[in-house]
Amino acid sequence: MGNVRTSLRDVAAEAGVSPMTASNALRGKPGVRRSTRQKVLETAERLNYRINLTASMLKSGRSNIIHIIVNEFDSPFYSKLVQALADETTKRGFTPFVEQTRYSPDAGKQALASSPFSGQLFDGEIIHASGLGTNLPLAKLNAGRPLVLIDGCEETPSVDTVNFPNEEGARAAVQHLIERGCKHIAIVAGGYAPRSELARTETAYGLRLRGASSALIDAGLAYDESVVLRAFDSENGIVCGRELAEKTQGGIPFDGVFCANDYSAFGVIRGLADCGLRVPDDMKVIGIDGTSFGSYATPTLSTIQVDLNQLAQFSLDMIARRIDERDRGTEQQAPACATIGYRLTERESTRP
Amino acid sequence: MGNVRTSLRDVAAEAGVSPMTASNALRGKPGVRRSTRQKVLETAERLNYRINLTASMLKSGRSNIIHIIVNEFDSPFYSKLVQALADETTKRGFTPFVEQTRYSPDAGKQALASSPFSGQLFDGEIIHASGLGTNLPLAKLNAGRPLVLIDGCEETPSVDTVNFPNEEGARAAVQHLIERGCKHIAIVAGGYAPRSELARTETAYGLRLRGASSALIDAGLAYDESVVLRAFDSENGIVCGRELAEKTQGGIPFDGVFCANDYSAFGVIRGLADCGLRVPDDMKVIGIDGTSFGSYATPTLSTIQVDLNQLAQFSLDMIARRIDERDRGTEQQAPACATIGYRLTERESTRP
DNA sequence: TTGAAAGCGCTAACAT
DNA sequence: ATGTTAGCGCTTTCAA
Repeated sequence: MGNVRTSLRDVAAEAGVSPMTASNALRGKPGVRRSTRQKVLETAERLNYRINLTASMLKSGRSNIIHIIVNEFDSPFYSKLVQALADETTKRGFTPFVEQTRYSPDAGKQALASSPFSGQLFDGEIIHASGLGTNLPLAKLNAGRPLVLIDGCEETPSVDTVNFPNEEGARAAVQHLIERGCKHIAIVAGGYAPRSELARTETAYGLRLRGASSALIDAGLAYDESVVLRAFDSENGIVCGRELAEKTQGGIPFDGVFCANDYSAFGVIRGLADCGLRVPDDMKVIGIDGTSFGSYATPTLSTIQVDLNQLAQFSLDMIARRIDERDRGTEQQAPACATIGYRLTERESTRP
Repeated sequence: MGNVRTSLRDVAAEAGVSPMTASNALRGKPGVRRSTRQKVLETAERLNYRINLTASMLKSGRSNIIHIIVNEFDSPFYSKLVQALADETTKRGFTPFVEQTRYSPDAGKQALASSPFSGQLFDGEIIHASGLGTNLPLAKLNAGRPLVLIDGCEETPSVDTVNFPNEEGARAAVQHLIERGCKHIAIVAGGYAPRSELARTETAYGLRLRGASSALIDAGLAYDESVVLRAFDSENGIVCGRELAEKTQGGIPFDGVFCANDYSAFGVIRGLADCGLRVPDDMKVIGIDGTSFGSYATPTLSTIQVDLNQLAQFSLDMIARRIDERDRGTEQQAPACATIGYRLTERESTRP
């Protein structure tokens, strides 16, 4: 029935060595004669041996699994983020374990602190989740285990962090609209906040708003409640698009929109279309993120393409460093902080 | 340093009971006095006890983890599929472990057979992956462990299977185009195959082509090499869109396109736009899948909406049944097979 | 209702 | 270079 799994002992016995030697041989540890290793590997192959990871983990305390926590799978941004992180994790010889919080306010915290897996099953965690306010004692939650926060945006990072180019990216996006001749630009983000408040923001969307508003102000354009709408996803983006169309058709003619993420930008374009406004002819639209969908949508979406591969690399570098520190018992270094690169990708939605 | 995790023994000692009683109390097993259970739970809470899953798994052979294998994260179809499966898995009290194969030809097989996790870490597996030809001895690969194949499309299922309504859905889609007045309909799928060959197909796209072609033939429309193009994703969809536009502008006027998935449909619309053809004005387009993106794209995409929640429910029902069988030592029942429901969702892309 | 003993399969530490 | 011992933390089994 093949129901009885072959264990290391079986392999060792069959190969005529001790379990320990078999273990060392299989894991490529030094101190095993070439011929012995060969023999063990062949035997394992022949017996169709598969290591029992639970036993291995229990004993060694290592799983090689990296926990990746995001808000959801089914959005253009997260699906791409997850893929980039999972690919890089795999490339480094770790196994990615992806979990979604579904935006549950404390699911991120939950995933980190209370999950029976965390800290026992996982060798490291990478988290990008809302509801993880900067006031959360993340470092404490993770009790010194390797943790990378994506886009934590803390002024003084309390844990290893990889940030998006929020402020610079948003500024570049708005500047692009201005260069394309837009004179009356709307911002779709988390709603209006005065500049004074933005001065000390520590959220991704606050920073994006800061960058966007500074670009407007530098160009002598208006930044006030009348130009800022509220949406983070396509559903609300549609509402914003309609609102903008109404304003434009009602005598307040907007000619450009900066959306603080691609996801909402798709909705805005959709909402504008609902009211008969076409992009880019009647209104130019630009987003941030560089989601895959932007390249095959109609119109294709101009965007701030953030380098998610770089993000994944940075994240795993940080994890690897912490694991290394722990392995060699080195002193823990201060939290690292990196910001990933971006480039402006001009497409149809802002064409002249 | 809080580095020493509190173990079950600590809790038991603190509560003044044996580890066994503590274990039973924590797991809600019967045969523990109310007051005892209460005391143990409180102690565990107070000591911030978290069970060590690796130990638990090693001993019990159960993990409560369901392995979900798909081709990739970053496509409109898979991101939605994964979300539906993960949500339902969570809802049932299991933990979803999602893995992507990146379309590697034998990655699916690999994931099932050779991964050190499979069959030891996982209590069940749900797989939707290409490269899993129907000729693979799946049942054998999984050695009697709970496995559900998504859209396996085997005539006689060798393992528990949940199929998409491939043939019926495709037929309904093409019929919809016909009802909307299309007279010259193109099919974007896996390329042309003669009807004789389609009679005994066991692939999802073969079935979709069969459904689509039969709808054409029933309506007295052409089904031959000239109307079938090849694309499964947006990239190739764009190429198809351009090709269709060229043909149409060159004297072979198509007026409708059925795409065998939404993903390629987005590309087709994009490719048509590249050549100045607009949807639905110049050409009507319909897809299959009901991806989220279809509802906020411009134009919104008419599609065959498949019920992914139902798919997830069926899948987990099947897993649960197998786990149950194993637990009670019941005889294994024959492979189950279900087909999920669908409905036609008409949107802009096929509007008159 | 509770507890004692045994061991899941592996690997770190320590012999040889 | 190889082997022996011990034990990771839990749960199954069986005894009290």
